Amino acid sequence: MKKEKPKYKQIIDAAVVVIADNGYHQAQVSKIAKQAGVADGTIYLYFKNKEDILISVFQEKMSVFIEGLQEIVVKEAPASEKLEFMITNHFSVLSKDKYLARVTQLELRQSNRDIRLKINAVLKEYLDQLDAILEEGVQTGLFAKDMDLRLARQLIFGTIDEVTTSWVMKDHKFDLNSQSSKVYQLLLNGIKA
Amino acid sequence: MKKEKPKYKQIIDAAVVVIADNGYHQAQVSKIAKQAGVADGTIYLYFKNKEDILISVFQEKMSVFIEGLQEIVVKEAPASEKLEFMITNHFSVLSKDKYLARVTQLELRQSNRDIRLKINAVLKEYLDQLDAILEEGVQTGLFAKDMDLRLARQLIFGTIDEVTTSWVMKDHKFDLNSQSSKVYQLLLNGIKA
Amino acid sequence: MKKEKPKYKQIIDAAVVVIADNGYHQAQVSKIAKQAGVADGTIYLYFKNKEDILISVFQEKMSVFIEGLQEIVVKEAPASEKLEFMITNHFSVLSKDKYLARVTQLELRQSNRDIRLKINAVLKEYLDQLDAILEEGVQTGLFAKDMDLRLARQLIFGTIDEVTTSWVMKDHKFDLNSQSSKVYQLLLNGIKA
Amino acid sequence: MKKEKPKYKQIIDAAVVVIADNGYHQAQVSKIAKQAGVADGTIYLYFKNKEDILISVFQEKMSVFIEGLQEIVVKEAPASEKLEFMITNHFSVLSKDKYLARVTQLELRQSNRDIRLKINAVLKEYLDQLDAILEEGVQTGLFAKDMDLRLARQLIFGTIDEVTTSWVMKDHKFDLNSQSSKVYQLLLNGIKA
DNA sequence: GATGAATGAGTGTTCATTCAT
DNA sequence: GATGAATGAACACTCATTCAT
Repeated sequence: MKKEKPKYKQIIDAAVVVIADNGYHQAQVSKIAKQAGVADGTIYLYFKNKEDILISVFQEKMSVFIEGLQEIVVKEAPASEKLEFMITNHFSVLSKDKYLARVTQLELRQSNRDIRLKINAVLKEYLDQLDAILEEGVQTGLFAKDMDLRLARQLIFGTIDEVTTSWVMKDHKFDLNSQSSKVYQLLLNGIKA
Repeated sequence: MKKEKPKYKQIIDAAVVVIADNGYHQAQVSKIAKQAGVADGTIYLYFKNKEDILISVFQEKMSVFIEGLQEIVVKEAPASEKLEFMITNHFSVLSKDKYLARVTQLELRQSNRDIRLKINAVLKEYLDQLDAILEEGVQTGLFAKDMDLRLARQLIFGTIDEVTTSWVMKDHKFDLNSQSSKVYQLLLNGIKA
Repeated sequence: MKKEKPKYKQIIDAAVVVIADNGYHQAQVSKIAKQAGVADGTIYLYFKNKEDILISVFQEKMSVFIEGLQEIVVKEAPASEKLEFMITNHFSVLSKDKYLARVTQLELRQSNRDIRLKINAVLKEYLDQLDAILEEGVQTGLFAKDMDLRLARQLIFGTIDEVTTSWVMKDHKFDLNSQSSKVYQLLLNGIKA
Repeated sequence: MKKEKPKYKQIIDAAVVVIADNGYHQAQVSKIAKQAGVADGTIYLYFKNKEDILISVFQEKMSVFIEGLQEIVVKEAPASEKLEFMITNHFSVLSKDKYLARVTQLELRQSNRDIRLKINAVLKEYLDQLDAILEEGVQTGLFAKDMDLRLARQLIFGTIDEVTTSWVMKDHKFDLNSQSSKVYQLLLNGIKA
């Protein structure tokens, strides 16, 4: 399996650094190869093309969120608490890796339609977990039972995303972690029973 | 004044169509010129360079939102109602011009840092109006007085943006206008006193 | 006759200024028109094309040299003295008009082969006068009778041209007029009987 | 070292041919690549940009002159003889490579200011060698001791350049090599003690 | 005669990808 | 597996010239 070979991860990590440092449009394959300490051609032994690198970066890095969220979902806890954990987890992961935050919030969004569609497919896994929490909350009577699930999802994800993007664009001028309880309150108000 | 000449608007409109149809990265100046029915060189009588076209597209089109919002802000009405009007207005404008919706929600976000910074400057005007509504709501006791203004703004804009983007990405499979009252309720719940 | 109309000279003079200030490759027709205070299209009522402007500039301005030299040639004076006058005249004319000097010594030489061929045709008139002096000098026994006429011409013109070009390239750091007697001595030594 | 790779020289030589055949302004990078038998992009593995090609052409080709002259300067011989060798060498090199002659005497002079400044820097090396000969001649009493060094240099270089340029412009209608002794005599007369 | 808006051909350079070694 | 030299398609922008007014 290619994904377990050391050079695979080496190239993924190099891509994150190069994109964060140079921006999406200045992240040439040759720069990534150099950063990874391999030859340009070697990249193509591990990835089909440049698009494949970018999508893989997203997949690999998103898995941290998704796994974090999965742990939360299976916990024994009220849905509202799971929602709070989710927000805290999201902000916490991005706070710790500012390179990653820049790459996912700003740079990868400059990619073309094809890549974005594939990125969205990855995101869907994350959103599905969120849906699970919301459904549970409705069933346990914690969240409004006439709540529009899709809209609630968009409320929560849109807000989290906007807060994070603002934080990145303003060069981390405020502390992201300290926002989570306030964000949770706002969102919970919106959807609670 | 160049902006009042017919060819200026002709080119702006052509750019929207070309970007919507081909995507940001495939919107060559020559395609825009052809769509506008002018020679390539004519573009440069009205715009400094390609970047200038893209920023102008955003400015010209955003002005519809901003003016619509401005009218709402100065109205004699409770802040909560203004908020509702704002959401309705936002969804209504984009519903009517699906080309524009695609361009602002998806394509222009692929632009490089410089262009995005200028686009953000235009967006700021919009967000400032939103802030005015929120401040008014806090003062009149309609919105929670301990509300974090920035967070409330991110809640509202993030949600609206996410709903709209989803609508565009899902090829307008749901009716955007019919979402506004539900979105309003969710958001109001979040911030009301 | 077009050449006597005021706008003709106006455009020629504008061209000299624009070329001297901006360099040959930055001397666009529109700049010349602006400097001349006429519309772009007006240029084409007086000149066939851009090439025609440049050649006309050279012709008009060279005529000062050629007329000055003609006066010298028909004088009653020994050929050696005529040679001295010629050098003095050449340096004096260019010293007085540094714009012209830059244009003829540096800028017009960047033109393409076609233009340069036509410029050379104008130069030929000048060189023919020089030949007349040289022939006279040989016949009157002042210059070596076995002198190669073409070579002598190249010696004299090449030296004058090199001195002038150096003077322009070094931003007139030395006084050109004060060189003439020394240059005359060097050249006379080369060709005298 | 890039300069020693075969493609480097291949491209330089191709540039000389293309410029000689098509003229400076019609020497596109793609033509040079085609003539060199490489892809357009390959040019940029060996040269920073087009300007770099042109300057390198001049540098590489001038080095033949400069090395030839250097050998002459260090010889055990009277300064007057060195001067003669220099002229003979100059004419001989250009006689042998008529492409090169056209390129250095006519085409490269059409380049813009930046390129010409860099070309002049290369020429300076050549003129410095000439100065060395002249100084030696003055010290050994062969050349006039009150001679103006700069003027003497301009006399010699201006004459050689004019003779060569005429020869190129007249399509090599006379034999350049056979001019050298006559040119030497004329110049020596000018500066001898 | 005079205008100036409109035209559109032409080109240096980048960079993802390949493939012989 | 690993390399990196070579490839070549693609595109924004300029500016001499025209021509309807």
